[in-house]
Amino acid sequence: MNKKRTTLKDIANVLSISTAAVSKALNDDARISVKTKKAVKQVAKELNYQPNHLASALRKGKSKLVGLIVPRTNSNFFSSVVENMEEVLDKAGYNIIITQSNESFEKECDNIDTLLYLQVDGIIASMANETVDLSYYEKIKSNGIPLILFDRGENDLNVDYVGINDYDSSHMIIEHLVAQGCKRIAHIGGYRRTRIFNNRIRGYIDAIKKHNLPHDEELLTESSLTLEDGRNQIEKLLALKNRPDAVYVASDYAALGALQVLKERNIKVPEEIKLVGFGNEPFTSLVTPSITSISQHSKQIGKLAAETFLGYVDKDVVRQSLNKIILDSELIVRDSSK
Amino acid sequence: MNKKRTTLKDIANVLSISTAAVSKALNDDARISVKTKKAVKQVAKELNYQPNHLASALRKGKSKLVGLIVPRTNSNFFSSVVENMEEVLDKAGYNIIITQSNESFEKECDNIDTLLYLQVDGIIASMANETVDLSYYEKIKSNGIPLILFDRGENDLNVDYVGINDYDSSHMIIEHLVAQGCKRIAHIGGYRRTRIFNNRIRGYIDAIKKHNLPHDEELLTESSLTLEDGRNQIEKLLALKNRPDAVYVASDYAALGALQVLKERNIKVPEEIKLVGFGNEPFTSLVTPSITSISQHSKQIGKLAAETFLGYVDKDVVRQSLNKIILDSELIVRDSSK
DNA sequence: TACTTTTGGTTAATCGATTAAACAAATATA
DNA sequence: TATATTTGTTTAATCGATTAACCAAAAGTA
Repeated sequence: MNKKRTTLKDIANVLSISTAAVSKALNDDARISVKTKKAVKQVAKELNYQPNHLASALRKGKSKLVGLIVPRTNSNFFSSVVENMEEVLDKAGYNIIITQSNESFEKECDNIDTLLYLQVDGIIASMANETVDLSYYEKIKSNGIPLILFDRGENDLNVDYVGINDYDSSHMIIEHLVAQGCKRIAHIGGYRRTRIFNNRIRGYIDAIKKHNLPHDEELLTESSLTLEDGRNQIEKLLALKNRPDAVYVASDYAALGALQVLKERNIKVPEEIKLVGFGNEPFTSLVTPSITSISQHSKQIGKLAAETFLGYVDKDVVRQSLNKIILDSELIVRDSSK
Repeated sequence: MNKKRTTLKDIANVLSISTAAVSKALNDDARISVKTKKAVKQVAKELNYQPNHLASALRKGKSKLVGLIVPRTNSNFFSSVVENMEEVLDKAGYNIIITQSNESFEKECDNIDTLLYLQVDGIIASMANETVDLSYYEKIKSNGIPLILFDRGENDLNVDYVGINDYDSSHMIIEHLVAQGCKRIAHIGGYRRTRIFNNRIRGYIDAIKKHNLPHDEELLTESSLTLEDGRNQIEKLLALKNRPDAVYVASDYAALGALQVLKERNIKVPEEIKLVGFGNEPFTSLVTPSITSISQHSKQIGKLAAETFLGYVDKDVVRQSLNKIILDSELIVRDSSK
């Protein structure tokens, strides 16, 4: 077993030239003759040469790595974001290091430290539910490393962001429900401290008011939006004297939990209560009844976040000012609301 | 904005000592006085020193990175595997680079190249469905880098492996279905070229024979086991003159597809046909009826794969011979089969 | 006192690739 | 012919941390 990797030196020795010449030949430097280039590439192939990334990264001061922080990889949204991000970054010669925060603030800080330690050239992140203190993110910026947030971002932090228009999404949902004849619409929302959930709540309230529908405090709840939260919150709504005739849930998982309870209680969806989720997770189309939801354009988000990053490091691209990209979302109407 | 990172030299300058002393102090070398260590650590903190990982990795010949290749991150199985792998590797000072093959052989090869290029200290992989040619994996071994396969592994490759006992899992499923009174059990399987699917098929056939049940060729099908495949294969089975009274599907996604068709056709599950999946994806408990499935002990698998890797690099651990770890699986009985 | 050992460092080489600067040879220009 | 320019390559420094080898001063020992 040949444990030692071939280096520039090995190639140089074979051809009796300097390592500098070899390096330049492999990088197609104009000052190296065609003949030498050919010979070098030939030998490189024969010896199965693989450049040592650590060495070149150290020398060039660029690791060609991009760090990614997501709450969890196991949602379709994030895995799709990653896939499309990869596609863009691959072409530019970057590799992605994926880390999961598991919705934990502490883990997120660890991840940031790890990524900085690995000398990544940039960080793209979607914040954990728990995250409120942003000083750790400041650390990234003070290191002079580009930071791009997506989906779960914080606008107050003076940083680039890619996401959908949550406020408008709420409006679309309410419009749709009103069109279906709903008069009393509840909202199972996330915590307001997270910007996207706050926007969804604001959108909900404004749209409700616009249509002169009742905006009772009891119709609006906040939680972490897990499946279990969905179950608990719908129970509360069902316990009301005056039940809602539609529920807009700010996450598909919580919407699923709500649906389970409704089915267990033999409350007909959509006949008695209409239900709308958020995120367009694959299972929304798989359960019975299928759940109406909002598509977040994960592909676009991944692509745009990656391109925004490249805007910082690509010399061909003129550095733009701060980027806040807000995409329009799309309402996917399914059985649960018609 | 202070773009330059603090280096050992900066600390050394402040204290008027050599960089070597600083390095040793930070690494708690015995030859450095307590006083100096304290001073160094103090200054390091003040200057917000972050070691340059590239430099130390280059020098030490170890990147402290472990490469991971999975078909896709968006299944609960894989994200859980990753989470537990991380936990073990974190403690040993390793970081994980996650790559997705998207079930493509070509992408998988790219991923291997990328990881080798990044000088990872080891690779842990679950192979893509497509992968048949294993020469690329040989490349890893010829580079002297530890390779550990999990779940989708190939036993012929002389390499460590962590997975569940697929053969026995099939037996458990058939035992269960027989106990429920099934007489004619079909199997929607994966392609035999993939070892785990071959084992599931073998287990199915042997268990069927053991119970003297009919083993018709028409009751056994092979496919990629996507949701769509599940739909197609169940259609075939329903078209038979002599329909099965139970179907064992080798993947939860395909099982879900089968369930959809059965519901569309108003065939009652489990009354008319009992259904069993494989993998225990979260949605199996969410759909109606909930789907009986096999739990693959993702936590254990992640943990053991990581530990197997550490067995190669950890000097404290005596290097074991080739490791093939086969875990027992667990049958989770739900509504679809009782 | 004279020699040995220990303590607490320093010096300099090294990991492998890149690159600014230098340089010899070939070619072009006046 | 003498000088300038171009071509193709070499030399040597560099990125930042680590470490083998060395060394001076302090402490211990006979």
